[in-house]
Amino acid sequence: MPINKTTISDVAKHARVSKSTVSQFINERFDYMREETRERIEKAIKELNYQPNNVARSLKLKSTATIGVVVANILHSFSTQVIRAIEDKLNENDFSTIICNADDEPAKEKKYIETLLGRQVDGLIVFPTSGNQGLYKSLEDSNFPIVFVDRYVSDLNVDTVLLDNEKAIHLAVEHLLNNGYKDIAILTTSLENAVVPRLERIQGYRSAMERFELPLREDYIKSLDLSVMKNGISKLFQLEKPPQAIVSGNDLSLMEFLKYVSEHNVKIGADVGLVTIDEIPYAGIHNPPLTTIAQPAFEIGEKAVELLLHKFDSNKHNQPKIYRFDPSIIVRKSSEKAGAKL
Amino acid sequence: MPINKTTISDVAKHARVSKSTVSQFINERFDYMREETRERIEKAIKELNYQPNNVARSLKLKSTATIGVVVANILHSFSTQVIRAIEDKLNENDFSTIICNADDEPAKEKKYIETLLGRQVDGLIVFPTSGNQGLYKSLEDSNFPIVFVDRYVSDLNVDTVLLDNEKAIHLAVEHLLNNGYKDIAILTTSLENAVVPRLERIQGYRSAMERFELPLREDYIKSLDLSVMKNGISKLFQLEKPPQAIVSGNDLSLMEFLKYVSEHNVKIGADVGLVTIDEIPYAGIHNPPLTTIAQPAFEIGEKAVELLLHKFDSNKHNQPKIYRFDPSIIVRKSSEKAGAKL
DNA sequence: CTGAAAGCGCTTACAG
DNA sequence: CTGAAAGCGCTTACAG
Repeated sequence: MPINKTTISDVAKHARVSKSTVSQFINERFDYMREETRERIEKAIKELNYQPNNVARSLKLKSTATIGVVVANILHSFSTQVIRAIEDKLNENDFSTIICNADDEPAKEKKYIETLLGRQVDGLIVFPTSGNQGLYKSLEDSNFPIVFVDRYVSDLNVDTVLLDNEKAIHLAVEHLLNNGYKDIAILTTSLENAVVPRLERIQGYRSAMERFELPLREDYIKSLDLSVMKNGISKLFQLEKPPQAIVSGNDLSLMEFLKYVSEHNVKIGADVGLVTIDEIPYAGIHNPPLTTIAQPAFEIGEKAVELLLHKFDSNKHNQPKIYRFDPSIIVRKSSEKAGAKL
Repeated sequence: MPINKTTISDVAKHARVSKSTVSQFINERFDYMREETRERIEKAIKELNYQPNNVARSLKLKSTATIGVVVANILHSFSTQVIRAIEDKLNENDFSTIICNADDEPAKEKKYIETLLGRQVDGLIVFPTSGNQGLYKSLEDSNFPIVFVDRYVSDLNVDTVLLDNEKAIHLAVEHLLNNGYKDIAILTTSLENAVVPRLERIQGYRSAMERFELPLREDYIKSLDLSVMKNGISKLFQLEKPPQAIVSGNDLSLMEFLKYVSEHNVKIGADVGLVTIDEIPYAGIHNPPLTTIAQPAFEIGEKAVELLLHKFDSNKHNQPKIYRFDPSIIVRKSSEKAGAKL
């Protein structure tokens, strides 16, 4: 029982013109339409409360004006922010968006991508899990419009938009050093699935140690599954020489760290400096406020849409590239030894 | 350039059967199909990497297996949680979801609903703004499947799922009283658009004052636009008799309150007790941890989907109702005078 | 300036 | 057990 079963034929009859002419009207091709005809059609549409059926239109035009977005894990606040930007930008361009959350499971991701293709989306923006090389490859081969976000997939030639992760870690380490913290550890979620940002952030940590001429201690690199992370943090602080500061690789590792700190009465800032990647919503109101390395989520989302829409534009087919965006640091109290006064 | 331009005709030719038979296969109607035919079709589908075009299917079947969700304001964490539940539940039932955010603007809401109808969604779940009575009414009249969430619309006969807001405030007030706070104020976002939960929460505050035999002070009721809220909070604390505790009506008012508190060095718990409606993600890691009144977001979303899907089921057309869900309190340190020790 | 006709890719009653 | 045909609601080249 749809709200409106009026079709273009009804309107045509009511206005005493042909379907073709009504279609011209709907698509605003008034070039050759008599004023009087136009008015009649307008009136008929109003009277019948007609609304065109977009499914029929899509079938004929072979375009749904819909983009599928498949996000590896929507729990990261960064993902949410990028998605908002993507939606806004797509909306501006009269595209609808269908969001799917793969929950970090390649099988789910695959199912979603196939469903979206079945629904004839015009393009895909994917935060890829790392488990569907074959599918990505076939999308690339068939020249289907696709853009990756947050993670690239090696051996693939697809437009990708992501953070300069190495720079992000260097920013964090440099800032902590400048604030008097020397022994710096990194904490991030599991590397099991070879997720690009995590890998690059660990790599960035290593190169930062070298660049700033600090000893590289493997026991300062904690890349753990969420379920065992608190335990790992515990071990970190039981080391003979516990770290003076922590770089948290993302919001999930941050959450675990904050829980640990709260339970063990550790004072962030005074006892241990903290910088975390990603500007989370509560960074400013946390006590003490958290120094973050912000990703330009809005720009990243916008760029992804831009790259995708570009593919629909005629023949200008650029060579796919990886686009790196610069992080920025938002300095608050958590990285200040005298900061946590509250 | 879709990934796969193979159609049912191609498969039919390849398998040397008719389109009808392929269609039977796709829809798993094997009743009268010879084993051998089935195998031939299966093979053809694999070889051609055929994927059915759902747009064509939808046109024929007059059903898109898609539900539109229009949320008044996605910035409320409660909305996000409910939406996740809705998506999960719909997914289980093989429906896709299209989410739209009305940004509290009735005009946007209207545009989205119309777009969704044009895209032939099978039903709508709406967190209604309060500005489209006419549209809601016409949806109701045309018997289009729709469920409201979080807010009801008066004079309308539509299934609605929402919190027992009065109970929520009573829980908060009672808890604060039990913990020794006497003068309790309520802080919430603007009532300008007559948004149901806010109205009911203010109303709940009034009835709580009566129930617990407390004097009702109008200057303890702060219902303000976000842009002037901090100022309003300031005024609250400059009163001759400032409140000892605050009930925050939602996560946005909470944010403003926490900012104020942080800037003015007020100690939550010791100086002013706090209970906030909605279980926000950082409640547990805030310093001090925040006592919240949780909405059963998951159940609310699930119920909304259930009610909607029920409408597709044959003839069992129940009379539309309002379903109220019970809040629960999650006690943490922000409502404890001796709590904020950290 | 407007209409008749074909076709987008499916599904489904019906005939055989 | 399988196929031919009609039709879902649009759009568009083409004819007039």
